This record gives sequence, C-alpha cells and structure tokens, in this order.
Amino acid sequence: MSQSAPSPARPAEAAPGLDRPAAARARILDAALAEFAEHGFSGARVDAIAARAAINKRMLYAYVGNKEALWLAVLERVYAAMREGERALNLQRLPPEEAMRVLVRYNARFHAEHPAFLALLNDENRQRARNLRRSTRVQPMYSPLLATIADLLRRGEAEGLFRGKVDPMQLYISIAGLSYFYCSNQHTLSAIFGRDLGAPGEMLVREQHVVDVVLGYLRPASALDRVPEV
Amino acid sequence: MSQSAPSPARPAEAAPGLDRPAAARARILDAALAEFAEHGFSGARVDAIAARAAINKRMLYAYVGNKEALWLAVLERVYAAMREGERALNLQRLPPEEAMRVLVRYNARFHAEHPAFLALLNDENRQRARNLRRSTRVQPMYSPLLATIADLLRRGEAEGLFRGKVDPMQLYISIAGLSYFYCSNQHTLSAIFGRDLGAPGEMLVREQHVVDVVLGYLRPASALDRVPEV
Amino acid sequence: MSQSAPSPARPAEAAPGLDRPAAARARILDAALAEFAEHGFSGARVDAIAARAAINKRMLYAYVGNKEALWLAVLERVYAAMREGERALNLQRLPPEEAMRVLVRYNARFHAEHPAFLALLNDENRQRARNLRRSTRVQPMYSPLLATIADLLRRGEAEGLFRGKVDPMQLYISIAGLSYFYCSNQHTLSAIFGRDLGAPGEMLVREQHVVDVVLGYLRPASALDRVPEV
Amino acid sequence: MSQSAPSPARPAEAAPGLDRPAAARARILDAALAEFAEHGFSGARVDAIAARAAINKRMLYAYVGNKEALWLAVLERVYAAMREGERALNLQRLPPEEAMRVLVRYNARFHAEHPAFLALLNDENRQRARNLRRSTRVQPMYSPLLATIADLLRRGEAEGLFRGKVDPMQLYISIAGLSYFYCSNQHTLSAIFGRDLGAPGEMLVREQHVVDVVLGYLRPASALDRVPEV
DNA sequence: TATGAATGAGCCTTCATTCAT
DNA sequence: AATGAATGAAGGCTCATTCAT
Repeated sequence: MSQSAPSPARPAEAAPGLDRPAAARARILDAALAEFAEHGFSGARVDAIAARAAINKRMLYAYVGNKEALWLAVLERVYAAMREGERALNLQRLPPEEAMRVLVRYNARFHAEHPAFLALLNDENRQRARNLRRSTRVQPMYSPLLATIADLLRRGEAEGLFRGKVDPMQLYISIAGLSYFYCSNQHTLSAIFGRDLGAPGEMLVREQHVVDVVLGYLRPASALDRVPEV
Repeated sequence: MSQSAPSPARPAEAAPGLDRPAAARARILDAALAEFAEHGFSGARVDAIAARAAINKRMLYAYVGNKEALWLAVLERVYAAMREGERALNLQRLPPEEAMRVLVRYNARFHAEHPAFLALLNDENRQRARNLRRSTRVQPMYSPLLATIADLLRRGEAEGLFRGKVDPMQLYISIAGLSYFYCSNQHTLSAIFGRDLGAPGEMLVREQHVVDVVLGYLRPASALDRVPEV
Repeated sequence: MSQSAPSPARPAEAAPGLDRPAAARARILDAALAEFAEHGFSGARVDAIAARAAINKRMLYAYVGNKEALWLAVLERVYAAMREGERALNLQRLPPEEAMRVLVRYNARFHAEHPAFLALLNDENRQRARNLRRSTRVQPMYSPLLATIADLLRRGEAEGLFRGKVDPMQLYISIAGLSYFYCSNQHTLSAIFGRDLGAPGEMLVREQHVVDVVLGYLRPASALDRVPEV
Repeated sequence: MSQSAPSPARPAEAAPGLDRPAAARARILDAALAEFAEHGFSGARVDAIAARAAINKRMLYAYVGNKEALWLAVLERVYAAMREGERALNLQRLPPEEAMRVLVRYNARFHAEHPAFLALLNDENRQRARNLRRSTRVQPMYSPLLATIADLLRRGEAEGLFRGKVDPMQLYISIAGLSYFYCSNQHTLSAIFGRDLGAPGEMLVREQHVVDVVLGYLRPASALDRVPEV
C-alpha cells in the first residue's frame, strides 16, 4: 500500500518518526532488554533476541556489533531513561519535603515498573561493572542529580525540616536501595515470607513504608511536631 | 557406612570431623558458590566447578545430581549460614535500641563479606525464585526472625523509644535493602559516582549511615531529646 | 555506451584512458588480487574486496559475477601480465647466452615482485587448476614462449655454447621453479634457516645463484674454457 | 572380547602399539592433513576433519586444542617425516656424486608422493609462516642437513668433481625448488602446456631432468670429460 | 548506475551430561 | 569410589549472495 501511495512523508514504515534502521535498532534493544532480563547475559541467546526483534540475526550484528555491545547499549538506554525521568520531576521547583516524597515515589515506581532494569544491573554488577565502566555516557548523568539532592537538603535544613549533615550520595543510595531490594528480590522474599510481595496492594504498602523511612530519618531532632503524613 | 561409623581413627582425610564423602560435598559446594557468584547460573561451568573442587566431574554428578540441584544446595547452605548468624546474635537478650543497632550492623557486614551470596540471590530472583520455592528448608528459618523483630519493636515502643505501627517484615526488608543494594550494586554505583565504594573506609561510612537511617526512622514523634549516636 | 563514445572530453574519472566501468573493474581486480593473495580463496572476503575497491558490493557482483569468476579474472590478468613482460624481452634478438640470462633474471624478479601472483597460483593448484582449466586465454600465451626458448637452445647449441637435448618445457619449469620456490616459500625457509631470505641483499644473491645454476647446467660437456660470470 | 581376555599386552584397540588416545590423535592428524591439503586452512572444515577421523568433534578439540593448533601439529609432523627420511639416507657414507644424486631423487620423490605437504607449506607461506615461526621443533632439524650438504660439497670439490664456492643453503633450496615447483604447480603447468605432467612417465622424466640440472651445474669448469649419467 | 538492507546456511567452538572401565 | 573418553545439541558469529529502491 505504501508502494502505491508514494507520499514522501511516510517512510514506508509503521514506526512513527523513525526510519527503517532506527526502528530496527529500537526493536533490537527492546528485545535484548527482555531477553537479558529473563536469562542474564550468559543465558541470553542472540538467536532469541533476533527472533523477538523479528529481525535477521545477521542484521542484528550489523546494527549492534556483538552480544557485549548489545548489552552495553541496552544498559545505557535504560540508565538514560531512568535519569531522564528523574530530571523531568523538576525537583528544584518543589518545596523540600514534597520534593523528597516525589523523588522517593518516583524511584519506587521506576523500580517496580522496570524489573528488567534491575535484572540487568544485577548482572552488570556480577561482572564488576565491566561494561558500564567503559561507558562515557552514564556517569555525567548523575552529577546533576546529586547537585539537586544537595540543594534539596540545604533548603530543607534551612527551613528546619531536615536534619543536617546528610551526605547526598548516601541518601540517594538509601532511597534507591529501599525500593530496589524489595523489587529486585521480590521473588525470594515472597518465598521466604510466604507472601506475594508483587501484588499491587503490597507494592503500595511498600512505597508508603519507604517514604516513611526516608522522611522519618530526615526529621530533625527538634521536629517533635512534625510527622510525615501520606 | 562412614556415617554409621564415625570412628575418628581413620585419618585418611584432611578435613577434621568430616568423612570423605562429606568433605568432598563441602568442597563441591564451596567451589560451586564461587563459580556461580562469578559467572551466574548460565555462565558457570560444571567443568570449572569440578576443577575448583579438585574432584572428578563424574563424582560431582554422583554427589549432587546436576547443575540445578547444585545451585539449590548452595543457595540453602548460604541462607542457613546467614540466618544462623542472626540467631546467634541473641537479640532478645539486648535492650531494644542496642538490639536494633546490632541487627543492622550484622546485616551490613554479612552483605559486605559475602558478595557471593548476593550474586546468588540476584540470579535466583532473575529466575523468579524457581529453585528456592522448591526448598522446604529456607522458609521456616525466617518466622523466628520476624517474631524476634516484632518483639523488639514492641519492647521499644513500650519504652517510648520506637514509633508504633511498624511492620516487622517491612522493617527487615528495609534493613536488608539499605546495605544489600550498596554492596550488590557497589560496582555500578562506584562507576556512576566516580568513587570506590568498596574501600574499607567507605564501607564503614555506609554502615553508620544505615544505622542512622534505621534508628532515625524508628524515633517516635515525641523523641525530641534523643538522637542516635554512633 | 561509454565504449562507443570515447570522447576524452568527459573527465569525470581519475583513471586516465579508462571509462568509468573499466576503471571500476580494474579497481576490483586489484583489490581482489590483494585480498586473495593475503587470505587465499576461501579466506578472502567479498566484503573486503568491495571495501578495498571502494565499490558497492552489489556492483561488484554486477561487474564480475561471483567470487569464482572474480578469481579467474584475476588469475588471467596476472598470467597475461607475466607473459607480456616475457614477450617484451624480445629474447630472439639477443645472443643465446645473454638471452638466457635475461630470461632467468626476468623470472626471478617477477616472482620476487609479485608475491600475490605466487599465492594465487598456489591456491589455484590446490584446487587442481579447476578455474584455469576453464580459461581459454592462458594456454595460447605459452606456445610462443616455448618456441622462443627452443629457438634459443638451438642457436646456443649451434654456437657450441649450450648442451644438446634439452627439453624447452623442462628448462622453463626449472628456470621458474628455481626462483618461484625461493620466493613462494620465503617465509618458511627463513624460519627454517634462521635467516631473512626476503632481505634485498639476499634476493640478489639468490638471483645470481639461479643464473649460475641454469647456465652452469647448460654448459656443454666440452666447454672447459667457459665459466658463467656475473 | 578384550574384556573377557584381559591380556595386558593388547590395549583393547586395533591400532598396534598405540593406546586409544594416541591412536585417535594419529587419526586426527591424518584426517587434518588431507582436509587442509584439499581445502587450505580457511577452506578446511573442522567437522569434515572429525568425520574423516571418525571421532567426535568435541574430542578433537580435547585432543588438539583448536583449528590452528591442529594446523601446526600437522605441519610439524610432516616436516619431521621429510627430514627423518633425509637423515635415513645416510648421505655421508656415500661418495659425493652419488650422494647428491640420491638426495635429489629423494627430494623429487618426496614431493611427488606428498602433495598434501606441498599444499600445506604453500598455505603456511601465505600466512607468512605465522605458525611455523612459533614452532621450536622444526628449525633444529635443518642444521644437520646443511652440515651434511656442506660436507658433501667439500668432499666433491676435493675430489675434483664439484665446482667450488657453492652455498649449501642455496643449493638445497635449488634442489628442493626444482622438484617442488613441478609438483606443487603441476596442475596449472599441465593446463598451460596442455600435457599431463602428473603421469608416472612424466614424473620420471622430470626427476632425471632435475638430476641433470643439479649435477650439470655442480660440474667444475675443468670437468670436460665428465657428464652426469643416469 | 548505484546502494543499504536483508537472508539462510554454515563455521568454530563449547556445554551439560553419560558411558565404559 | 573413582576416572578418562565420549556425545549430541547448541551458541555466537560470519559468509556469499540477493532484494528493493
């Protein structure tokens, strides 16, 4: 049909705004993310990725290089997505306490909604970040985040809402860890505690708990009259 | 037969108190833990495990069955070790705040000192706890822990030291997550933040931070005069 | 079309005296010779040839057919070049001994300067001359050569310079073999004898040796007063 | 049957004097030589080698390592065979002229009877002796040969049979080259000259020619009365 | 004429597992 | 109890060749 209608606007492809190669590359990365998350790096099968992406295996290699390059590309893309979401929160425009709550909830939900990302990160850590260390794109994403958090803490402390002397990096790691662990280890935890921690209700409970922990921790010693509410 | 005849007279083995098969089995599990942690389940090589254990590959199969059974055996052993350590803390004999501190620090150190355990758990979660769910040994280990924590929280609340309405399981997951994430993701975090988070000094800083977060969170709203000290 | 219109006015091409297709074809053959010589027929990559020739792979197929046709084209061209050089020596105009020396030296230098030709021939022989046998162009090149050599031998014998009963073909094969083997097997010989036989000085020594062998052999039994000089 | 007759002399194998692994290894090398000679290194198929050797592909890798190691093993074995034959000629016990004739004929026949060796050498040279250079076993085989030839030349010169100032290495390369080229390039030469140079009769003619060339060349200037006979 | 994308078969290598002793 | 040899099925990657434009 696109042959009989040679409108130059539509590049003969379904994917909107992407030419054929770019669309194929995107399909490949999606497929790879899924496969890697399900089976880990070693367990993932390039054939399976090609099949998922509905692309010829040879083209996959033409587009991405090899399994390792594919891994790194996926990793970078997913890091970028997470950071871009954080950036879009515009935390600096919110009052400190609300900003903190928003950040915590964003993290919790991102982790809950992107189990593949967690799986990927875990395997990358098993390899001692061998691939990520080679990337020049990820590290620069994180200094703005730390700056934002530092600013938040300063503002909160100035307003008497937050305790002082909190290291932004440690705090960020705590925020992330509180929901990361719950999501990443959801299956073993469920098995251990005999409870389905992946159920929607349970996720919400956890999210609230994480908010409570973070804000509870940040309370200044003198804030007897303030309790974090929902 | 060697089980029914624990005669200490036969010193054909180096391992003290273990008969030959038991020693071999132990060597196999050690080797498997290391190999699995380094390469993940799929990446681990049965040949490599046999070589590490200095045992014939055929014997390995005779002792453990196959790769999957090996995985589960390793997993159970490591869970048991961790829980046994927690049990030995005898938290119920300590005052609530100190008990909490001890529990948090134990967790932090266990995670720091057993990276292989974390790697194993991550891969098990990637498989949706397929193997762990089959285990009948691990789940029973954890109800006593939750009971202990619940008791701790009750006592702390009664003494006006802890806030009320804290879910023991959520708290335990938080305690674990705060140090788990830091240790498990140490390499990617180091890459991202351009800082070696595995350095001994950094580990201690983290440990203190985790203690602060947990106890800071647990402070009751009215505890204006209490600040967690080192 | 560019053949029927050899207007020198259209300078759209760098190659002088060649229209576009012919220039492309020449580039392809050069590229193929190099690639085939380096990697052998099976090891040569069509992609690499196209890249070396700076031409689209599809065009390569349009111009030459396929890998095998390409091989034959290269082979024929290189045979033709060698024979053309021999023809241009105009041996029949020289006195027999000098003519022989010139022929021997030409051969030696051609082999030394065209290692790719040797590599090609070797691989063609491995295939039992499968391709060359299909060629109708090469065989006719060689009868004039044999005639020339036969004439040389006759003249030399008549003048009492050469021994009699020498088969021109055997002699030609000997002349070729004496330098071919040295050049073609230069690397293994160098390894075996622990000496770099490819060094310029060594090549000259070899060339002189080959002249000595051929002329020494051709001496008639009664030629006590003649010694081949440099 | 070997089970019911546990005679320790027969190692349950058909191959005489070889245990199972050694026999398998020998079969592999034979198969590899044939395959490499027919198809070159790149064209040779490991599957085909395994099939020819009637061995499981996996075992082939267990025995030899990989394709390259296989190549080198074959190369070394064939070099050793050739040199061992030369050594067994016991040239130093023969009068110089006869010794030379024997050496030349041995070379010619070895080349004629081992086309696979030639094919192997050609491909090794295409790779610039990449593998052979790594071998520590081949080079030492050749110094005794050169010493023998040098001794031959000395004795011949002393007896007034050979010319002086002949470099043993150059002479050896000439001897080899005269028959190597004929054999190695037999198929292209046959195609070019329209004659089957591989026919038994033709081989004998060539052999005689090579003897004539070598001994003809070696004649001293004053040896008017000596002509090399058959 | 010229080109980027596509393809199916095949290659080297490795794996978890079992046989035969 | 213990071992070296064996195996069939993949797995990552590449190739010569052709399609669609």
